[in-house]
Amino acid sequence: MARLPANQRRAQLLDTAAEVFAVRGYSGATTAELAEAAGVSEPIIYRHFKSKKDLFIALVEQTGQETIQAWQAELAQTTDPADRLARLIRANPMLVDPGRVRYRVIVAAMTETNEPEVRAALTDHLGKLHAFIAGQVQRAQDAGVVSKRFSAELTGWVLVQVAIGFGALTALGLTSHGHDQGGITVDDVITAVMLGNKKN
Amino acid sequence: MARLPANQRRAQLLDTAAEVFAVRGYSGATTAELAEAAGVSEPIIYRHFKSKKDLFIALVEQTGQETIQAWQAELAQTTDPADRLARLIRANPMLVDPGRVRYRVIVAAMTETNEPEVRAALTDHLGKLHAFIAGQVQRAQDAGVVSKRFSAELTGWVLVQVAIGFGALTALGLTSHGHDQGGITVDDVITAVMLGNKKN
DNA sequence: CATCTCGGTTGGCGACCACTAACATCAGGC
DNA sequence: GCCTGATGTTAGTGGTCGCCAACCGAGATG
Repeated sequence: MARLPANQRRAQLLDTAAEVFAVRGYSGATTAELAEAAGVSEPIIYRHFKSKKDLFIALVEQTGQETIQAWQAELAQTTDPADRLARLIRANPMLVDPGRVRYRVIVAAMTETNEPEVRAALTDHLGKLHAFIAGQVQRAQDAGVVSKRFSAELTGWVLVQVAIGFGALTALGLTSHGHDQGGITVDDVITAVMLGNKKN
Repeated sequence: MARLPANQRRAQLLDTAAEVFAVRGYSGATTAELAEAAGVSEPIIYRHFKSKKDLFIALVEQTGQETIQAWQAELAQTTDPADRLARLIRANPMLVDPGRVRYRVIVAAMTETNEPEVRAALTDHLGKLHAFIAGQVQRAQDAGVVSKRFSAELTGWVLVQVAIGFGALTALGLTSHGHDQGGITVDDVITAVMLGNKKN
């Protein structure tokens, strides 16, 4: 309705599309819904993105960049490898806004679509995420605060797997899977297993 | 094409539908594809299931029963709690046929659909899976082979999360996330963390 | 004021979706 | 050998999908 310069409209479309994709999935979301969520008519979408798929891929790429940036900002606050790893786990983008909504989108798309371009965007994104995490694990291992029993590479993948699984269960609407009756969280478990010490 | 008694046709439909749903997702799969995969025409589906959703829910429920049965058969081979837990982890239905295909279906549906009946079926399924796993963890804790530091409940959820995350990454087509260059697998990591001892 | 650019809308396209009415055909009991 | 019921097919239905051609109007520029 209201007029917006192209770059702002594009950003807004990505923002509102994230909410819609998170709730309805990639193929479940219709272009009519995407337009309505942004408060514009359908052809506006096609002025900024050449297709629904194109919009989705742009969303995945933006999410990837924002996630890495958020992590880097969090880790910039300390140089202690153990603290950095603990912060990495606690700044899980599955848990903390604004990644939470975005990652439901990514988790949905991972399993749902077999369009080659979408898969390529997701594979690329997860590869970068893993590389970042594995790098921090390696650093913590070199500093001697994490056991070298398993490679940083494999440990990184397990951490990614837990995060994706957590996101998928949350997307389903399960509420009991992130903590137990004593208020201990999954993050506590992971941190303790990795660093071998108690928090709280 | 060839005539089949109703119960066999129904079983075959569930079987072939699993493959289609695994590749295309729930809303991505069309009834035409489901029919073609079974080698029959579309109306046959509606003779055995009242809707596509109904067929899908039946598939989820059957998968749940088969998974629990497969685990029980595996665990029946030993009474040692540590060995039982190790077997549970290694008989991960994400890894072992025939669960592998089925679980790609379930992982996809978890994030994709917001149809209440489908979500209810999935929530129920995952609840049963978790209860089974948490029960084995509890048993291992009582026997003293697993630390009591974290509740069996929470530990069970983390195991479910790893399994779901593993399934999602596998569904994406990633091949490098299950093991490192030394041939150590995610299962090895989980088993070692839980039981604290080395295998192989 | 005339013009032109840019961000918006209406209306509708061809394709495909889940689902169905009506009809065909085979197997077995009599 | 005919009837009957279960298993199959053909040929659609109305509805919805992603996408687009054509047009509209505000406001900056001269």
